[in-house]
Amino acid sequence: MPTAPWRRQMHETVTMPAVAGFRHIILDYYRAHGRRLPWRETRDPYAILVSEIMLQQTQVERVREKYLQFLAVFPNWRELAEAELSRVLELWQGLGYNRRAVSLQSCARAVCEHFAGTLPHEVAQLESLPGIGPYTARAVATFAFDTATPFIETNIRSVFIHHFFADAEAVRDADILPLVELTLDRDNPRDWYYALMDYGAMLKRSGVNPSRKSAHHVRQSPFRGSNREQRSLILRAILAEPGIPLGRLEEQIPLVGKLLARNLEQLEREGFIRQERDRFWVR
DNA sequence: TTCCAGCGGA
DNA sequence: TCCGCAGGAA
Repeated sequence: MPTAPWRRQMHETVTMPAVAGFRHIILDYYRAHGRRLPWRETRDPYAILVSEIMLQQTQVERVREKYLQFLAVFPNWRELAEAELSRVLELWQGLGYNRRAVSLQSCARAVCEHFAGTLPHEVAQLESLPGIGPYTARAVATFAFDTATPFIETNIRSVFIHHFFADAEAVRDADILPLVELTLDRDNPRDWYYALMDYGAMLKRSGVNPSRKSAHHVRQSPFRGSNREQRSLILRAILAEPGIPLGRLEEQIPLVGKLLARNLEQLEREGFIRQERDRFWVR
């Protein structure tokens, strides 16, 4: 088989020996330092999806414990689908991005109602479910169903930028994806992706985050004093006192009244809460 | 300060 | 393509 050159940038190529060398580096590291994580010990699509939703923009170490607690309370699609949202959100407190909890429950309901309690294997069908986007659909297809399909998340992005785009800047995912596809282990995609992610996590710990050279990299605005912080306070106040009247929210939430009203409307539209007269409940 | 196994709406 | 979304740890 000839060493087919792959276009990387206008003038650069990646040869098959280079692919083999890259794989060795990643797998050697994985054999020596691969992480043992609870969601890697299961093939249950439900448990794997729960982990992937929790891991969206949330560090592994913070998910570990929450993942086990969540599965202990909601062990399967049905239990989650039939739960009170307030119970789900209470368990979610501390993970952040509460919308993920709402959409995870919507997803469980959709799986029960439209897929007879079985998570579909097809990426396109997975992506049609609430809270499942391009990354999560392919990650679940890989980790639950052994599908070999290229995808990128922040650790993987770091690995490919570090290894193949050392001298580049503003690297686009569209330029990385062909390399992910080229180097993909089609016989064992699950372990290959675990290895990539562990290597990427190591790179971030050991130096400057290679993903800063991504064209898509954006710095986050501060949390303190943000609308996100205020939303979290509103939600926590309603969880603590179901049926809380507007007046008490106005006392508790350090917000200009108009912002409070806007956030309450928004939270209702997003399916977090409901209003009756001037009182508020989690939906 | 930085950013985390991203998603959804505009 | 851009922006908002939680909260915590280093």
